[in-house]
Amino acid sequence: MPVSSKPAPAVEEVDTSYLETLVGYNATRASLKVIELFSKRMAVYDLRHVDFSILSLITHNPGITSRQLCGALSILPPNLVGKIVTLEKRKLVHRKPHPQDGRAVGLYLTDAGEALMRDAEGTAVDLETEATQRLSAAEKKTLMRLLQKIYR
Amino acid sequence: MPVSSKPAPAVEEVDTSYLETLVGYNATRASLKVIELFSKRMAVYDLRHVDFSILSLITHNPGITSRQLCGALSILPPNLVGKIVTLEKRKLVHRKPHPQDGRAVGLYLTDAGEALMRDAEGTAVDLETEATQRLSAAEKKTLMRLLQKIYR
DNA sequence: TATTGTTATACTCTATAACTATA
DNA sequence: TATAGTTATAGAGTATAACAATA
Repeated sequence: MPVSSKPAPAVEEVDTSYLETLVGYNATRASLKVIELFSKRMAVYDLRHVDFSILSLITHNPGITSRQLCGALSILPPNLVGKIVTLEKRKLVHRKPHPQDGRAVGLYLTDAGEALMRDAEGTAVDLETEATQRLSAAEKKTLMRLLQKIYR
Repeated sequence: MPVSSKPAPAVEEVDTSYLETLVGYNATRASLKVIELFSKRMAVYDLRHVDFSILSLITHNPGITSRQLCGALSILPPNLVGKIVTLEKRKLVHRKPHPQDGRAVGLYLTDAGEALMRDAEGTAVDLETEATQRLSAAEKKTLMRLLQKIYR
C-alpha cells in the first residue's frame, strides 16, 4: 500500500439521508411536487397556484378585502395588487366599495369567475387525488392534521 | 321586509376551510413557515435555505458534481452556477477535477466550510425542533414518512 | 450525438419604502 | 395616529436557448 493519498473518489449515488431528517426539506419537496402537478393541470385555466388560492378564497368569502387575502395567504400587499388587476381585466373578479369601511374594497367573482372556479376546484380535487395516490384516506387525513399543527 | 337587495355584507372572519382540504396548500404553508424560521436562524451564517442544502449535500457527498446537486435539489444548472461561485468566493467550497470525467468538477468543503457546517447543521436541528414543537416524536416521524410518499 | 458546465437573458416572486385617502 | 390600497423599485428565484469542452 502506497503512502501517497488516494485520488478523489467520484460520488456514485447521492446520499440525501441527512436532509431527509429535516421537516423543512421534506415539506418543501412535497410542496414543490404538488405545485408542479398543479401548474400542469391548471394551465388550461391560465391560473397559477396563488391565483387559484385567491379566487378560491373570494369564492368562499364574497366581499373579502385585499388585506384579508394578504393575511390569509401570507402575500405582501404590494404583490397582490397586480394579481387582482389581472384577474379583474380577465373579468373573473369585480370590486365593490366596502359597506362599512370607505378605505377598503370588497372582492367578488363575476359569473365567468364562478363558472371557471366550479371547473377549477373540481380539477384541483382530481389532481390532489393523483398527487396523494400513494396515501390511504386515513394517511391523507393525518398528513393534513400534522401539517396544520406546524403552520397554525 | 323590503324587496330591494341587501347591501353587500363584510367578511368578518376569513373561511379557509376549502383550501385546508388540499395537501398542496397545507404542505406549502408548512414549508413557508419552517423556511421563515430557518431564514431567521441561519442569518448569522449568511446562508439561505438552498445554500444550506447545497453545503449539506457536499458535506455528506464530498466530490459531488454540479449535475448531481441539480438533480438532488431540483435546481436548474444555470441557476446553480452563481451560488457555487459565491460559496467558492467565501472560501467555503473548493473544486477539484473529477477523477473519471474531464467535463465534470467535484465539489468539496474547505476547512472553513466544514467548521461552518458543523455549527449550521446543529442550528438546523434546533430550529427544526422549535418548528415541530407541537408534534410528538411519533407524529414527526409519521409526517416525514407521509411527505416522502408524496415526493419520492 | 449526448452530457457538463457555463453565459446571457427574461420572467416571476418577494421585499421595503413611501404615498393617498380614509378611519 | 393608524390602516387599506397603491406605486415604484430592488433583489432573489426560476425558466429557456445556446455555446465550448469533453464523453
